[in-house]
Amino acid sequence: MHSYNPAAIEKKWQTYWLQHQTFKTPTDRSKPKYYVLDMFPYPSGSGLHVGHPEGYTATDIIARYKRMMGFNVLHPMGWDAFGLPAEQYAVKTGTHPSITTEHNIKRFREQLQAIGFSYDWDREINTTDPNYFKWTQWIFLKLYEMGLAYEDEVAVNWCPELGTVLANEEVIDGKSEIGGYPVVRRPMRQWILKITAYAERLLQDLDDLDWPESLKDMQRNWIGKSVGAEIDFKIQEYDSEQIRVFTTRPDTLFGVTYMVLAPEHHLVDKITSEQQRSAVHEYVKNAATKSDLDRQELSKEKTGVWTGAFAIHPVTNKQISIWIADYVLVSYGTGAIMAVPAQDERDWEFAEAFDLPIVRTVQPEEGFTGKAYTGDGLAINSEFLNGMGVDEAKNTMIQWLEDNRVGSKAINYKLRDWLFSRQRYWGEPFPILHTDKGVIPLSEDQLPLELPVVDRYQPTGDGEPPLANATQWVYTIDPATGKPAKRETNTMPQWAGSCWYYLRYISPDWEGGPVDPDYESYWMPVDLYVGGAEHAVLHLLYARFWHKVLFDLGVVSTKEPFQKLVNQGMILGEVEYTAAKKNGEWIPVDYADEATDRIRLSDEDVEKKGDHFVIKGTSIRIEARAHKMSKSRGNVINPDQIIEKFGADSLRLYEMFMGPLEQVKPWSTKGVDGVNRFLHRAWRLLVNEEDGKLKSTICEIEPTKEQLKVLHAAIKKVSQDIETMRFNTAISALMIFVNEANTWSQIPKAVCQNFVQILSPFAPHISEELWMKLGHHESLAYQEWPAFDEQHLTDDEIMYPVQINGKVRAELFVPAGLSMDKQYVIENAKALEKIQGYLEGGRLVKEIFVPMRIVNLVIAPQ
RNA sequence: GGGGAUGUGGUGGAACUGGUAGACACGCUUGGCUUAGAACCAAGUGCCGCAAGGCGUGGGGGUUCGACUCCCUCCAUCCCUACCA
Repeated sequence: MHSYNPAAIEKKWQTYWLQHQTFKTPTDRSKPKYYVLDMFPYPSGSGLHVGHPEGYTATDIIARYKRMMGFNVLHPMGWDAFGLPAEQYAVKTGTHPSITTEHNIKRFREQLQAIGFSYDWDREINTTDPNYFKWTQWIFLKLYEMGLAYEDEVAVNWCPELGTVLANEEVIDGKSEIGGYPVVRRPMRQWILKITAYAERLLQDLDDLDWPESLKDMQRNWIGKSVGAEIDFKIQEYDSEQIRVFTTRPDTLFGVTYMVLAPEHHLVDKITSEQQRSAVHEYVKNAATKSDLDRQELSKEKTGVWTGAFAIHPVTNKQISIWIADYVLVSYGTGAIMAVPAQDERDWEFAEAFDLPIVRTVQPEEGFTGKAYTGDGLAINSEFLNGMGVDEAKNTMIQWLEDNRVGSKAINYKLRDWLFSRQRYWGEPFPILHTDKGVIPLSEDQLPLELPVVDRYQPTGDGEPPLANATQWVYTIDPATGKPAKRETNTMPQWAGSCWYYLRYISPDWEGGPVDPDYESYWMPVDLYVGGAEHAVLHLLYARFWHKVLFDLGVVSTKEPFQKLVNQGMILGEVEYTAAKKNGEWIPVDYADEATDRIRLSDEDVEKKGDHFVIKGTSIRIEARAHKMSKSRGNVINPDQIIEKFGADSLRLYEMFMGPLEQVKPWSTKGVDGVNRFLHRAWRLLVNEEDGKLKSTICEIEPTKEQLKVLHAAIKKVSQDIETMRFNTAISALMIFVNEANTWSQIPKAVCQNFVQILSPFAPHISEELWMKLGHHESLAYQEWPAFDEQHLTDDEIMYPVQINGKVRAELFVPAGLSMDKQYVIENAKALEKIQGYLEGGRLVKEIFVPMRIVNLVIAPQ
């Protein structure tokens, strides 16, 4: 028997591709280029899951299609291999992270190769390879030289369990993103990157990118630009000090009834009165030891303390009490606010809690019953602003502030500078020496600075990073002066390596810089970048930042790295039916609480009733839902098992057939069955299962009109759908072709060849095998993509649905030559027997004719 | 609280710029092949109805000859984010 056997042919072609270097990136530059990039994975110990191949299959289809379209394609893969899991494993077992990492990479590489991705493995990169991180360190040195990297003592998110500092983004609800351990605030010396210096460009340049609008919005939101004014308030009895506030509502200045400083504000100590000192001190101390989680939980109720001091209103010269409260953040704006309770909800709450005055300065719209009014309206109680709308009042007030030198127009960003150091071992060491003369960067020829061998990976007892244990490495001499120096013991965060990896693929062995400028100008920008939405802000923002810095340095020639970006949707586990049982009785799942047992049911025990699923034969509602795959839920699908059972081509096909790439969708192993059957049918269409040779029905004959139509319809649909990344409907077009072709008694060989070509990006192994059976001796990877010819798609006869009042009542067939003739079509439509009946029952008032689409006759009752 | 996305058969999903709703696939039903099963092949399958026919794209309203598609409004689910002055 020679039936379709993926296990045999897939291994064979994977070996063939590797041995023949089929997917080696061309170095000539005579053709148009296409750079298609995947987000490289962290090689975790648990191996690939089915989420990875989703985006990877999509880009692989594009890469294979573009090669056949005559493009030079760069389609690389690598490893984001620094990271916490390998280090935690090292802490537990003493195994060096590089060993774990190497082992995991090997597994990942094998898994990816088993799916038949057309990566150029000669360009594989690894962020932990000294030849790679040499240039990560080099870029850091450039950032340092440009004044974009600085050290500061900052309150950081310290996670005692992990023994490390986390970035704001790695802290979720006051707990660490990894592990869910508590996080507290603690001041520490840290390296910081001045991403805020690029805030405006990062914001502006989003406009020209071919990215999903929702994702651009997320970045805009994250950067969070707001326009307003900075205003200086004098402090009573302290002539030398002023409090500067940032506000987006300078028009409400007359409504200021108090001021608030963040507890960490530098003036707090100075201006606090003797009577208030102990209360203020207590409050500040509390705020400092509170973790973010505590602050959030307690935030439902506004807290604060009066400092005992007063500020002077810059216009009215009235005195205003100065408070401290933790609802004001030291890290945003100036760390101080002017409170306008009448027009700000947070200020209103605070004013209510502490019985502070409230003065409306914007007339709320009629019928307004709320508290703070943040809408538009005319200014009141505001002297020279009275009667103006919000916008006009803002401008007028800013002008007044500038004329009187007490304030000015100002712009603020939510975006903070990027906390760039971690108290970890398994990361890039900073190429930095600390000496008694301060910080000295290493010179380029001293790179890469490699990690020392250590025997323990834990932080030191006093919270110093693990590298502090490597005293021989830490205590060194400054080669320039010969004087003692101390190495930086922090390492870079995982983001560092992924900030520029797309450049290294272009010239992975280039020694003159991060990227060979000659090839950089050819391959950049990345034409298509596909990855998960979870990187929407962090990775993509950081990489854009570094790219812009490299652009300013002249290292790269484009101002943005990723021209087009697509987020694949998450793949959920199989749909689960869950019923609830309380005290041994089934209860509707809506009433379930903690005391309820949740019982998983199989799909045979449930049925749909109205909007809901119920236990079969009852009306007891159950929950029908697909959940995120997770180890703890036990619903993780392993691609290896799918490949073993159905083959890699079926896995690829199913990943794409599930639905639109961007959408969240549940896995269904039954669905894999469906695409697997399709491949079997395709195989049997061409192959005689007795002898494994080409079927005798495949002959060198001229295709019929019908066959050309079916073929070209498929070519057209598949081509267009690949271009627009609608792979699910492309596969359905391939299925339709096979279903049709199965009814033909003879199939022209040329038609078969074209079919195999358009199948090949999706299911490359079976396609190569069929291509060979069709008599070819080389891979079809570079065969020219078939062009479709519109003329084959025309019919002799056109069918018009005929509607009466918008409802289809009959079908009319007209010769193609007369299909655009309105009069002819309408006359014949009216002549249809079924239509006659309707015409007699009413009065024809309107005739709608849409060429090639529809006829609609509008009839009014007699 | 803010931002984003989604809602179509029993299920995943199709439907181009408003023009036959449900392509393709899963599941299911019936029949064939088979000792039997699997696989395969054939036919059927939105709902109600014996039928004629009617009803149908989360609910309600609107625009239009015609609405899954456009507008208003409400509801549900998911994701991101959160005291950002």
